[in-house]
Amino acid sequence: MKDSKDKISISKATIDRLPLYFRTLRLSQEEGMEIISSEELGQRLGVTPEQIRKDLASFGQFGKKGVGYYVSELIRNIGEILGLDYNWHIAVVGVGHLGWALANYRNFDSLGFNLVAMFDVDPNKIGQCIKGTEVFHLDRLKEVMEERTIHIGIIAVPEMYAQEVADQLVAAGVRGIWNFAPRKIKVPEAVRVINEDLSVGLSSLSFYLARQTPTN
Amino acid sequence: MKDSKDKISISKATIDRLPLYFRTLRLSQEEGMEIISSEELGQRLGVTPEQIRKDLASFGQFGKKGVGYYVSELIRNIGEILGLDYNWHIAVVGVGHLGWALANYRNFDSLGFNLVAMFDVDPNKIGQCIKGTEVFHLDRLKEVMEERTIHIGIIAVPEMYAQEVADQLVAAGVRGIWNFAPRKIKVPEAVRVINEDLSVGLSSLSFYLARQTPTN
DNA sequence: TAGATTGTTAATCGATTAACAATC
DNA sequence: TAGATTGTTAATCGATTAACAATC
Repeated sequence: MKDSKDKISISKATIDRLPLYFRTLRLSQEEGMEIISSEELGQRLGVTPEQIRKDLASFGQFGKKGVGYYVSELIRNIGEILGLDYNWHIAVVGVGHLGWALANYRNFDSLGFNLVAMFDVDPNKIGQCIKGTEVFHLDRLKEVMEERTIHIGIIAVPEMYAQEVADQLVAAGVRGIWNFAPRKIKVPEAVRVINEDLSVGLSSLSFYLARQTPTN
Repeated sequence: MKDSKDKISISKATIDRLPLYFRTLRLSQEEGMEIISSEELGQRLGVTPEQIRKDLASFGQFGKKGVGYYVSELIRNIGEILGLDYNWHIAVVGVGHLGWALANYRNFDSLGFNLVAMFDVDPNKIGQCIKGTEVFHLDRLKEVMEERTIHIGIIAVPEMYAQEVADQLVAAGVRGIWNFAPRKIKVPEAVRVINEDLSVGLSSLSFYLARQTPTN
C-alpha cells in the first residue's frame, strides 16, 4: 500500500502530458477511430511515439504489440490514472472576470469536475447562479464547503487576498488548490497546490519574440 | 548577430522562471527592499539560490559578489531579457467569458502589454469596450490588425474554431499566439505559439489527489 | 509466416545541485 | 581584513531518445 499509493516516482512532465493524451484520444474517438498507434497519436499532438509509450509504461501495459492501443480502453485507463473517474467537487473563490470564466468553463464538466459552490464578498454577486450553482458569501465558506464536501478550491481573488483565502480553504478541509493568483501561497504539506500563473505564458512569449528578427 | 539573436540555448525551464523572479522582485521593491540575495529571493518563491544564480548567469553578471543583487537593477535587467521593455500590442480573439476575463486582466498592463483590439462574431458584442478598447467583427481582423500593428494574438474561441482563427492571425501578420483552446494549432515556424491548456492543471491536481489517502 | 507495433533496456542528452574560487 | 555572496565549474540526477527483443 505504501509503495503503490503514496510513493509517486512519476515525473511531472509525464503527468502533464497525460491530460493531452486523454483529450486527443477522445477527439480521435469522436472521429470514429477504434485503434490508434503511438505513432499516430504522437503525430496528432506533437510528441514522439517513444515518449508516449514510455509515459504509459509507467502505469502498466495498455497496448497490444503489433496492433496499437484500443482507443476507448486507453481513454478509460488514462482517465483512471488521472483520477477523472472520481466525482470531484470543486468551488471557485472570487467571482471576478476570471472566476466567472472558470465557473463557466465547459471542459471541466466533461472531465468529471463538478462545480458545487462559488464564493465572493460583493453583495451584488451573492445569490447569483451559474448552471444552478450559487454564489455564497465568503463568510460561509467553511459551512458550505463541509456540507458539500468540496475537494478542490480554485483561487481567483486578487493577489493580496490569496493567502487569506488559501488559509480559509485549508481550514475548511480542502484537499487541493488551483491557484490563479500570481503569488506563492503557503499551505500544509498534505494540501496540493497547482499554480496557474497566466503572466508566465505571456512573458515567455515576449521573450521569444524579442529575440526574433522582427517582421513588424 | 546569428549567435546572439537567433540561437537560443536557454532552457525553457529557465525562461519560465524568469517571470516569477521578475514578479517577486517587484513585490520586494514595493516593500522597500533595495538589495536582495539569491538566498532571500529563493526563499520567497521556493527556488534554490543556486538555481537562481544559474538562471541569471545564462544572460550575464547582474549581481555583486559579497553583496547580492540591486533590486531595481535586476528588475530592469530581467525585464529587458523578457522583452517587457518593448510595447507589445496584443489582441483578444473571442470575447466569451474567458476572452473577457483576459481582456480585463490587470497584470498584463503592468507587464507592458497593450490591449489594442478584440474580435468576435456576436453582433451584441461588436462595439463594446473594455478600458477604451473596442470589440470588432472578426471579418475586420486583418484590416484592424495591420492598422494597429498587433504583435500577439490571444485565441479564446471555442476549440473548433481555433485553427481557423490561428490561420487568420497568421495571415494578418501576427508574430506570436497565446492559445487557450485545448487543441494543437498549426502555424508557420516563424510564429511562436504558447499553449495555455487549463484542463492540464486541474487534471494533474486530480492525479495527485487520487493517490493520497483521502481525508474526505 | 511476415509485417507491425508495443514494452523495456541502454545510451544520450539536459537540467539541477553541490562545491568552491573569485571578489565585493 | 573577515564575512558574505556571487559566478562558474564539476558531479549528480532525471528525462528523453534510440534501439531492439517480444509478440500480436
